[in-house]
Amino acid sequence: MHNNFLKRKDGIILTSIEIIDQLGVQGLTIREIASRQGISEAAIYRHFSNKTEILLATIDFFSFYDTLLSRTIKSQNMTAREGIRFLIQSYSQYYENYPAISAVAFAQEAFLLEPEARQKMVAVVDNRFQFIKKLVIEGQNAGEINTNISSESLADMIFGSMHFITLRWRAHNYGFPLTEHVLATVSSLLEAYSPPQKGNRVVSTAQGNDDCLPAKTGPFFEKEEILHTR
Amino acid sequence: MHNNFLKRKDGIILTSIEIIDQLGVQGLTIREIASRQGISEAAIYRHFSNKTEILLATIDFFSFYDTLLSRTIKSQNMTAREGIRFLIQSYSQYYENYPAISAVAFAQEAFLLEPEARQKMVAVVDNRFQFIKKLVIEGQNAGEINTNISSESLADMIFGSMHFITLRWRAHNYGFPLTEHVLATVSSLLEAYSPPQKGNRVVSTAQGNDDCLPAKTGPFFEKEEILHTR
Amino acid sequence: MHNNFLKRKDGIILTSIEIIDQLGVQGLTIREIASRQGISEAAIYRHFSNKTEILLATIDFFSFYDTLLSRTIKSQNMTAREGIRFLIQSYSQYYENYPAISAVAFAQEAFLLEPEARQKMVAVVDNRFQFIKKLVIEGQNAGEINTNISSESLADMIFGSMHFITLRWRAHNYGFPLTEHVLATVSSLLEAYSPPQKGNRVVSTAQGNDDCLPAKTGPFFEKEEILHTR
Amino acid sequence: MHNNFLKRKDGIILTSIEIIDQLGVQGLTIREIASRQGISEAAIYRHFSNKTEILLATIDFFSFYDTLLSRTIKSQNMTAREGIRFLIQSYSQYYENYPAISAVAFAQEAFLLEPEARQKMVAVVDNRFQFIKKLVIEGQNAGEINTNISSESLADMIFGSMHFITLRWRAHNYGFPLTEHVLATVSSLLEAYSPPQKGNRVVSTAQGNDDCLPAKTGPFFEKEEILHTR
DNA sequence: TATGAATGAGTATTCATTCAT
DNA sequence: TATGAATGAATACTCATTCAT
Repeated sequence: MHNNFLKRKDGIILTSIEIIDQLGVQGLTIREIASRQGISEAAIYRHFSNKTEILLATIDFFSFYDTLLSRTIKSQNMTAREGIRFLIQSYSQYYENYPAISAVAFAQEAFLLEPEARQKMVAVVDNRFQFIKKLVIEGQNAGEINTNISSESLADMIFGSMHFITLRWRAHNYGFPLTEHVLATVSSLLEAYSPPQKGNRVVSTAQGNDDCLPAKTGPFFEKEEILHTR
Repeated sequence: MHNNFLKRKDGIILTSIEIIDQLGVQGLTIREIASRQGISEAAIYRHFSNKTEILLATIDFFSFYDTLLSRTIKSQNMTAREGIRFLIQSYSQYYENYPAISAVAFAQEAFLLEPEARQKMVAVVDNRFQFIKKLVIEGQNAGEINTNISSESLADMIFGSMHFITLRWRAHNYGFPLTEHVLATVSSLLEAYSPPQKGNRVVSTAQGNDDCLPAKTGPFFEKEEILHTR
Repeated sequence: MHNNFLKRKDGIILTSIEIIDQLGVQGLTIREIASRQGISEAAIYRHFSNKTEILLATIDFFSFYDTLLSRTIKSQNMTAREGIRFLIQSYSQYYENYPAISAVAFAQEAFLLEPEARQKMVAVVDNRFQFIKKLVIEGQNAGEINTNISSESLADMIFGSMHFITLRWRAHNYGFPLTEHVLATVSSLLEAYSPPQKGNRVVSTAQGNDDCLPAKTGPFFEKEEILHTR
Repeated sequence: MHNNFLKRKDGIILTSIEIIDQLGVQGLTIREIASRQGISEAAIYRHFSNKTEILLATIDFFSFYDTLLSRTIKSQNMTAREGIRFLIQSYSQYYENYPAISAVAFAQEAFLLEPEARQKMVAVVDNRFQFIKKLVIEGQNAGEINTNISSESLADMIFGSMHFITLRWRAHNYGFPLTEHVLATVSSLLEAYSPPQKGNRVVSTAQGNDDCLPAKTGPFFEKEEILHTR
């Protein structure tokens, strides 16, 4: 029973993500959630006291691995460039394995009528951006990344590329391999902004560097396990 | 009279943009438009036969200068790099001069319940993206842009950076000069991906190259005129 | 059309009074009003922006003649005792002619969840009470009323008697002549508290003193006209 | 266990009174009771089979001392006037000691949607009124009370004054000593309606006659005991 | 041309009550 | 004995749209 309760609460969140993916935030109604969960609308309120709580829980779910990812990067002693590639790959694979969740990434502006949710979503995006920027700064300090670009600009390029490729990927109905595209693009960026002395402007094929990732022990695989338990 | 009718129609679109900016697509209701225009809800239907038409007209307004921009680039015989910078600067200035309109750029996912509008918005974004990609290809053919990066990837970087910086600019309440940031970032990108042999043109001060723009004849001044006629 | 609108708005208030009378404040729902008015629930919102507004308008209607009554008493140069009897008779006849409206007088405690309405209702009751108290004081100053009773106590007796008799009248389904009972009781009170020198303790039959009322020109008859136009 | 069960049942009633006092009958919901009792909503149904039963039990609680009071008056061989004063003082002190319970006295009209409860409440009020009326008649027969006033009118004055002063006391947030006010007013009434020949007993200082009350054996002390067992 | 009045379907949320555990 | 989960009907209110005037 207690287990069932957890499942129902989780189920509501997963259903909400599915709806946001298919119908947008506008389509996320209590009626739609209830109908997809096969319960009454009133039953939803046993698990969440209002719709905003569902929205907030959905954003929490969306950003659940963020702390884990940053902790992993630190604990694995990755270089800045490894860290950035790891982050970017993790997000892309997350989306590719669970395409619906990527819809949440673009809901920010749709939350304008739900200030709490909007603020939370803005914070999540900003947090991710700041983390990449921090890695860029570390990379510049460590001599891995060229210093004639502002950390903010490079972070904008990296995050912006990933964000926009994901947007196109969604618009094209997941019609190309997201992780491959994103990783190739970001790898190229990192290569382009590697310091001059180190044989610059040679843009390696992005796939080649995959071995810099902490393969099977990475948080992504943990997440996978959790995601498939539904 | 006839003139007033046209002005009212324009007014409805401008008001819609204002609402999308302030309340999101969810907040765009006939009542809200009517109330801000100081007319009855029924009166809206004199000018648009339904809400979807308003959305489509809003997207049309949002992308009104796209053809003009591409025509200008061609007619002014700009190089690919000049064209890209011109485009990027034009959009950024457009947003900076009329911040509310930038909200439309992020409405794509909010249009999921309005398939026609969504499709149109996707087409607008894809069209802009393809145009940049085309310029990149031309630049690569002309030897202005390095060929060891796929045109798509570079277009993703350019467009993605602009898009994401604009998102951050909105989230931070227009708290930094958008055009400056975007132009600096894109200029850096173009520099980083300039061919090795020619690679000494330093564009780190983004403003410096402004003279490559077709000054007063640019689309922005036209837009300005239109924007002030309301 | 404009006339119709007024009628509908009035109709909603009169219907609300009818519902409060029959089902209590708890039974006053938008659905019930709409159903009795033969229109949709949404149509109600063309005339009142929310339920609280309906409640406030109902209280306004309930207390509409209060100012008129006090003005009449002044302009007709009534003595305090005449004024009190006039007031008491006016209210009683108002209720007797339009029994449903008397329900509003007892709604005060039912408005606890509608603080605005409650406050307004408390103010109306207090205002009526204070007016009677003022008349008592004037009567005491003019030597018409005994001074060995506090004005507040006598006002409590007068208002409380009327209020309670009306409550009993309602509970007994209007099974006795309200005005007659109230007027007899209040007349007796005034007699009992008339100064000693003036032949005290003779409780006249209440009806006998009716001629002290400004017969047909009184506000009650004006009200009657209005009430019957629906 | 069994004791706890009884306490819980009492607790539900006391909580219901508290809610009726604070939120009105409209605010009395199973959820609110359960939440204030710190138990589940379903648990309420262990003690009462539906909400109406709770209302009926609350009215029972409200009128619990009525029989006791009438029995006391008889067994103590009080005169009619003593009896009336005793009654009035008992009710006032009951309310003053336990202000929340006074809310129930005004719930009559709020029970319109609960015919059973309404009927019961009307009966309680009528019963109290009839008892006072009976005492008035006895007083008139015994020559303690003037006979030129109808017993009903005097009962209306007495009960109405108490009722209305209590209403004002509630509206003014218990801002004056209820018993004092009520007793002064009723004493004055009894004095005013004392027979002419005997009419010199001055009762203007209401407190002075307190010794006519059956001090410690009065129902209030019993009530107090019960009230403190929760 | 513009609008007041209307509506049916839908919005989030609350209600008293039931029932398996 | 107590509760978590559920529900159907109701709550106030909003939506885009229509239509007679």
